[in-house]
Amino acid sequence: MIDKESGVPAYRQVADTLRDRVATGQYPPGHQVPSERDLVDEFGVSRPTIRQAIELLRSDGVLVAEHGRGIFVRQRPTVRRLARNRLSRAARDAGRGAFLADADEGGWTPSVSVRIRFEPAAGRVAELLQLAPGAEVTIRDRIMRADGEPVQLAVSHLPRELTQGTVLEDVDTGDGGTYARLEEAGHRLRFEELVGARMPTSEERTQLGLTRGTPVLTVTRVATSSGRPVEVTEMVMSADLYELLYDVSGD
Amino acid sequence: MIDKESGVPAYRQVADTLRDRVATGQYPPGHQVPSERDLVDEFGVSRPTIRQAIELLRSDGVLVAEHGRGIFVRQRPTVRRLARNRLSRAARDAGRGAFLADADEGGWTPSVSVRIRFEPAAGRVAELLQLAPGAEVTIRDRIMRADGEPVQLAVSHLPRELTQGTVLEDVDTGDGGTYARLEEAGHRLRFEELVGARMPTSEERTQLGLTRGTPVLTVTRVATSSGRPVEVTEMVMSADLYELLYDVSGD
DNA sequence: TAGTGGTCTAGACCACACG
DNA sequence: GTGTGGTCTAGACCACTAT
Repeated sequence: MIDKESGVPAYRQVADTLRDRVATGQYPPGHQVPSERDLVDEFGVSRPTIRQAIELLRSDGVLVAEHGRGIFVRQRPTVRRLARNRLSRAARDAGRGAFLADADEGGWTPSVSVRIRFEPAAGRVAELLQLAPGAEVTIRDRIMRADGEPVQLAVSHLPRELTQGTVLEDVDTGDGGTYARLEEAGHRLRFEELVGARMPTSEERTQLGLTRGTPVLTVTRVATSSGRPVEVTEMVMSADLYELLYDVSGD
Repeated sequence: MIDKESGVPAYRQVADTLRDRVATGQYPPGHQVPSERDLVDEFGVSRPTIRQAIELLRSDGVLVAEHGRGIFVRQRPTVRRLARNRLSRAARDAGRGAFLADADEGGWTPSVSVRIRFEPAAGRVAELLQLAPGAEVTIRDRIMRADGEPVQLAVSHLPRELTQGTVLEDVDTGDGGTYARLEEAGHRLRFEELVGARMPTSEERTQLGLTRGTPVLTVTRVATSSGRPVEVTEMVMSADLYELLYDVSGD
């Protein structure tokens, strides 16, 4: 099974063969791959070499290993499609945040924990908010859960000056959330979102319960009021669970 | 340096220590990490254990190894910010595709290779185009390059019925591209984009020249004309290189 | 030529899942 | 208990980069 003359490393040949079996459906999603010791026999290489091949496929998100049980072809959960244009004023006036609206549509039970803190502005957020470094910022740190499982992290930043003495420094900001309160205060909000992806930090991996080989989607949302940025939210979610839908029609 | 009693595997302790040195800036981007043999001495574990730690950090995109040279803290290239709302009719009328517009703005030289083929509709694309399986589809397969480097893959699908006898079956579709031609044919286009991320396939990794630990952003764009989908484009790009900017203001 | 990462082996023992 | 993946070792040799 392994061609020693080809110049292709043995572990790569093993990985490619297994990858192929997954791609062609010979090993369908959820299927248990032969054990490492069986693969040793099949390919005629040592166990570390087999493990190296499997490591590769795990970090590529093709296989998952379960200690004591076996190695399985990764099963993708069904994605939640998030319609980002729900941020529009019309939807907000209906009195609910985007996360809650998605929840009934998807048929899951949402819950959110919030922590509030105040810090001097720094780094990218200070830049996006166009604040002098050191200006105080109100930070709303949230973990969103679907049926109890953490699925999304979100950290919002507002200039403290805008939140002082308002419910924006409380845990519960009321119907329609932060944006509804800002509009009541006379702001006409516009939104931009900056979407990227990367591998999670080890902290994010723990918080979101991610397996090896799963990247995260990052969304940075900037709310501006007559050209002045008033809020920046940084969101992190499993790329396995989410797809973001944008209406891009223009005019 | 390694706590054998803690229950945390040695390779994890090594990885965490190195990760920390990167996070705190002790090892800044581009910095050469001590060689594997030096780390063996520093941590008092075997080389395979050191390698296991480094593997982990490579698949997380923290370190990159260069054969014969050393191991380095990954240096992120500057991201190209793509303003997706450039698809709007106004921009298209100016006579250029989004990729070319981004090019001058970013100061790089764009080039595109196109391959055209015809196939029966299948899978997700057939679904998005609402075509009966087997209906013929025109496929425009593109590789976009910036200064010669492949940076983006894009595959467009149109029902063959719409392209027969038009320039949409030619390599060059003229000023404004496919969308301009469709509008000239009487379609009023609306666009939606579905954004996700995942680890690349091994083919994509080769084509885009991606290093370990770099996910790809995927964008599926659906163009509809009075509710009927007329074109689906699937784009794949390095998440290291791109950030997508959406205006989400609604009204 | 010296130093680096890349590949591979043969074996040992541990930790977990399941019948 | 048996079988699974997880951790770790000591060493060998190869392939690449730089001097």
